[in-house]
Amino acid sequence: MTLAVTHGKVNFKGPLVSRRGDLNCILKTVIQEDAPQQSQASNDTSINVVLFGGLAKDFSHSVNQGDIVVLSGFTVSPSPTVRKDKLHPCILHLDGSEAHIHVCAAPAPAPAPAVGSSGVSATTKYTYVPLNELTHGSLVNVYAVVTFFKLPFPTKGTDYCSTLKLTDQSGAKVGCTIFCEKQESHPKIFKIGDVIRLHRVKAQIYGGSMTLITFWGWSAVTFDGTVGSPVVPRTPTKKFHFGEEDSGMVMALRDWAASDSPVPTEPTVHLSAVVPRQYFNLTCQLLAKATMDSACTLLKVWDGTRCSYPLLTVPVEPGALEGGSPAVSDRQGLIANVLVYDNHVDTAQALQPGTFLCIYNLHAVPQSVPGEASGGQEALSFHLHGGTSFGRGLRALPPGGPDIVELKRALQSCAEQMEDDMNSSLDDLAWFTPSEISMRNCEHTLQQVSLAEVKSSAPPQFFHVRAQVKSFQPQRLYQSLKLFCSQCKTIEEVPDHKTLRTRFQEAVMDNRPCRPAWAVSLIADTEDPSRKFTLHVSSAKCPADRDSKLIFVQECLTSTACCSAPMTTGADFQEMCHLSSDQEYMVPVRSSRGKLLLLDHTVPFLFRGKRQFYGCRQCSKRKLVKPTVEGMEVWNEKSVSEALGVQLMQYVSLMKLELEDGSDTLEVLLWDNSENFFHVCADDLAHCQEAQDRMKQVMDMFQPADSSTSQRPWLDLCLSLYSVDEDGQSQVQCQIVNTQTRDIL
DNA sequence: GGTTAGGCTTGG
Repeated sequence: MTLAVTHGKVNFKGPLVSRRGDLNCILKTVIQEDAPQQSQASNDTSINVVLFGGLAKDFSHSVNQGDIVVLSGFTVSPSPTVRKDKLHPCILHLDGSEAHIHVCAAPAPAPAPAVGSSGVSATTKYTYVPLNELTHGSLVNVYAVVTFFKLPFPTKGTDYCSTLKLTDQSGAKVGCTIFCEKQESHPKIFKIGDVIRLHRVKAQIYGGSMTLITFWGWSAVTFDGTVGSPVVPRTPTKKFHFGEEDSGMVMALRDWAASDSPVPTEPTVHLSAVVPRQYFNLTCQLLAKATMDSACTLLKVWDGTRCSYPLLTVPVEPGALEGGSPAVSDRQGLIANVLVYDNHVDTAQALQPGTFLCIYNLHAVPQSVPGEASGGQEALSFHLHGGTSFGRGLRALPPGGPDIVELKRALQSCAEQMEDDMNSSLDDLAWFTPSEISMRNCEHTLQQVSLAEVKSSAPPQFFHVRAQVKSFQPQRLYQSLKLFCSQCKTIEEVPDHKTLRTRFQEAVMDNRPCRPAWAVSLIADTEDPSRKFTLHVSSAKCPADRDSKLIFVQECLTSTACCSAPMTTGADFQEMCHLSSDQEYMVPVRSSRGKLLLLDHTVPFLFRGKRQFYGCRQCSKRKLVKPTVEGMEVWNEKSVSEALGVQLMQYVSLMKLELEDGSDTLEVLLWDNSENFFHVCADDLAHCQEAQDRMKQVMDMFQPADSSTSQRPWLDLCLSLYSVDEDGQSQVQCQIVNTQTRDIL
């Protein structure tokens, strides 16, 4: 565990123990929580701290008992001496480039010294030893290129072990053994040529050759070895120091490895280039998996290229396949059946369809096709044999790496090609690219986490997850459409047509003819001879858009009708829809005491063609004023509403999705990011069938009819966890952000 | 205050 920072008073300062040079220094100290208000100092407030290397030396020279120190970048582990010294049950280790100690002078009653002026800052400086200068028994820091690696495998002891072979500009080659209890804390090496930085590892001779082995307090960071790719440290710790000198080291090693080094270059072997009996590494996407027996799991994978040899078909029990039914595509040489054996089965089982992965030391095995005469054509099957020799194994690759970017491109163009070739339906494509259905478009370089991790995290934070849609609300998608006032943040339902008809009738009661001075008023006939409209055409014209008119529509009954029915009505909702065209903006109005009024804001205040616009009840002016067009560039719903003193409400789409990923379920909103996500303008959703259809198609894709969980596609999502105040209470909410569905519809 | 492993294939 890494904590950010703590501070305390130095209670005890042990001697500097030095064996061979600075890197071997150790110093033990005890610090006590610096809390004067605490009357009874309990033993829990004192903690053992062990410093290593240059930091121990600096501490020894510049710190005295009683000093206040601020510690950061330390690791915490159980204290082995807790029974003996009855101090805090944990011990802090300060080692590595992220470890810092800021030393203040002993607390003085006088004004506190300004931080930085009287404070002594002690920071570790790392020196890196070339691999040809290692001496037996020394503790060293090294930078090197990986020329061989085995993924972490369990030992007979307590740890996982990974075995590496390293080299650097000195030309020396040294083996390296990493022991670490947690698999995920091992250095993240994805391919030969990756660069590794190791701190505090021990050099020792074994079998006549120099080797490196992890030592207490060791740490490792790795980098992609591709020349020119961004220098991004891969580390299990979130908080991490990384300076310019590190970039320099990485780039120098990359350049050297790319030019005149003995580092074997292993270009990615695509399925199309595989030959029988070859061992190779395959970077691919998992499409489906099936358990064959307790020692064998079948993985169906593809890398977007077509194998030039016939591929062996592996029969699978019906229902045993998780992740889709790729029967058609098997015949096209696109999908490799990989049989994963023994110690690799657990890893394979844990992979989700859609995952990008690398299979190391995969064996292309030619087999005669059952049922065909001997001498007949052979077909290739792929075996990941048991054991770890030659680095055999498989691992999921994080999204965003250069290899994955290339792979995704290949998969996409392959899917497009297939669409052309076979006229395949959307269903086929949706199946082929299960994780390509959504794409993040954020700049974050976050590691993917599980939903359980998101759920247990504190806002505000962003996360990247892979998840399936378990359920969503509302089921009737048009109900997701809402009206939103950006000023007062009110959200309202969009009324249906029946409600609107009633509201129109109610809103225009007690309507009297009137002729405002700022408009030209005309009487227009309707199909019903007893009904006429008064159209008040505003003389105000938009200077830049002279053809568009703003028309106020007021319905009046004819004089005959007036006699029999003294009450008149305003514009009817259906007639408004009928009257409005794409050219004019129409505003339904009524009059009272000789003045024109807008209807109340429970109905649209503005019509244009099929589009209707609402005003916010709270934020709009109640009186209809003479429209002002000063400074107006163009008539649109925004400028018209401004001219009328109406606060325009936006159409927005609000959905609630329940996500699942095997670790947990999580309810998320699709709201701010909705238009980006569906590639649909919320405004269009209100009146355009095409837009509604598109949204439905996307949701159907997430949850195909009668689909089981395993058939649903996986989505790459960027989530924002944040808190909102509701009724004075803080609530945590989660939204899908920066994510769009691929345009495959 | 340090066991484990210490690359080196092949079957199913």
